Amino acid sequence: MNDINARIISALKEVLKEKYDLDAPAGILTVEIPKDPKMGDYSSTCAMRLAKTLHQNPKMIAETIAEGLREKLPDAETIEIAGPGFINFRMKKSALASVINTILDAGAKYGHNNSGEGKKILVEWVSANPTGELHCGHARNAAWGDSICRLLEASGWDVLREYYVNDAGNQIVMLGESLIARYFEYFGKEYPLPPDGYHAQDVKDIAVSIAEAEGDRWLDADPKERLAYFMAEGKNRELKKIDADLKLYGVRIDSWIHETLFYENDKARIKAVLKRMDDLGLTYEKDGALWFKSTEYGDDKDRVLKKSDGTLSYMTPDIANHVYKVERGYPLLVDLWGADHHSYVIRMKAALKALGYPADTLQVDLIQMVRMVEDGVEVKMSKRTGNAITIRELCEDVGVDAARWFFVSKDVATHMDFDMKLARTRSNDNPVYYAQYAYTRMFNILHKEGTPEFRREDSYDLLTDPHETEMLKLIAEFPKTVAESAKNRTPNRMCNFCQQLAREFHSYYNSCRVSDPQNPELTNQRLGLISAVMITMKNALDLIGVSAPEKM
RNA sequence: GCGCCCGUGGCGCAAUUGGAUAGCGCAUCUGAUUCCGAAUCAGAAGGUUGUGGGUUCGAUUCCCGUCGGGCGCGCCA
Repeated sequence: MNDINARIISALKEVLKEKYDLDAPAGILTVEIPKDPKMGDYSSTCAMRLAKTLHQNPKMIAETIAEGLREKLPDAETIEIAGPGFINFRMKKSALASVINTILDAGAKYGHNNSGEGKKILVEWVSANPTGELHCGHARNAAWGDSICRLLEASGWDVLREYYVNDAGNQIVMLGESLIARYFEYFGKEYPLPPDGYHAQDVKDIAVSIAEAEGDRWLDADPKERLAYFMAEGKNRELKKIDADLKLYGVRIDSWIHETLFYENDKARIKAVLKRMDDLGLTYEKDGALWFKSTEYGDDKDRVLKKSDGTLSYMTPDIANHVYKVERGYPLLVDLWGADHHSYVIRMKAALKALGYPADTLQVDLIQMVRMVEDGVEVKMSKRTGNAITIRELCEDVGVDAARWFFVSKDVATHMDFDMKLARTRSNDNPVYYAQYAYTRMFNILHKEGTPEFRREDSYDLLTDPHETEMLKLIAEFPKTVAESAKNRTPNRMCNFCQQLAREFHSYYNSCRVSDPQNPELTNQRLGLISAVMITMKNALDLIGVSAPEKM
């Protein structure tokens, strides 16, 4: 065990057992870095938290604990009581610096932790309809979800990254019809383009590409066959583009689940779910439609499962979709939806609850709207195409790193203005480059001509500068920060971490010289520190899909 | 009308999930490069956390009311 946090906590545990014969429940024994370094390197609030359980003054508890700790924690230089019952620790410098070798050993895996304990979790996000290109509204969802997956994976969860393809509804028929119209147009023939069809350029492009590949053989084909062909071909080509754009954006999807899957074999999966609901007495018929008694599970009105015309409402195959996730062995489900779907959350949770799944099986994070802004005014359309700005255009314009950083750095629960101009600027106005520049600077130090090769040491006892202490504490916190960001699904905390680490480093850089020929021992230890900070920074940036450049 | 989300210096965001004197960036002002890249740093100024109550050792965080902004209230998807 080489983690200071863990060592303090296990010492606290021992002392509580010894002095109070108490097995402290989880969540009570926590160690934090106080805001003000004057208070100490680390701090625990456990005495105050235990005051009620032990029926004692928190200050007295703190005294008793501190007394016991002085023998059990040789890494601590001083242990003091402050305020209403804080226990403050100042650690020996060599103890703080021991994290350097931990990081050098872990390398790209530093920060990884097992807080997820191998549990299975299925994250469904993006899930845009395959009827057009991904636009910047999807970009916030895509970046956030991908970062959540990265955090969960780094925290020992068994994650399945899934995209639900809505390919069974009327919109795919419209896509097919729109493509046929453009296909006819290509050959100079007439075919009505439906008013609520898809008029965007990319639909035209697909039609032209089909025409070039297939020739005019579909002009006189059987209309039913033709529509089926154009629907399938259109969907596949749109999905290929979506996949390519997501890859460009650094987003990986492992599993594409098509809505039509649930219609296969005469709707076998949907019928099974409807039967289950019927058997549980959750449905009734009214006005020729089949209803789900969702009000009994917290909804404000009952919902239609099967419309009076015999077709299914959107929700019905989606219930089958969620059931299928659990059936594949994923007891925990996360969905990322646009905030305009918030009423749908209650509905889907009600359905799963009614089917007998635990209440917290499904967790939905709602993503608030994004407005693209330039010079203070909203930009609705791309200047180039006249359509909504696509994710691809965004990547080409501001860059993947800036786009992802901007979307991930802000909590999705709040409305966001994406400042195109700011994201584009390569200057100190732009927070992405602040963190990346710190990495580049560190790389330069290590690879500068004349910098000696770093030799690993057993102890780094010369790193006593306050800046060095702060950086050591910060990088030692990294695995804990990753675990908490994963648990709470708050990748924006990774941005804060990067920024904080960059700030500490830049400050250090300006006040201490790393490479000093007059002092080879100190130089070597500082090179060790820089190597460790670099690894941490790179790993942190990677968790939000931002690159760590060696040159800028 | 009902429901959900948000409200933190001029602007954009944090706050270790209920902890100590509420932090950071931009903008403003004053300084720092013969020295590892100035896409940098040091310092100053800027706050009754929308507002009124409540819960307790302690509230930006939890509860109730209220004001302001956004979204949603289909046999659409």
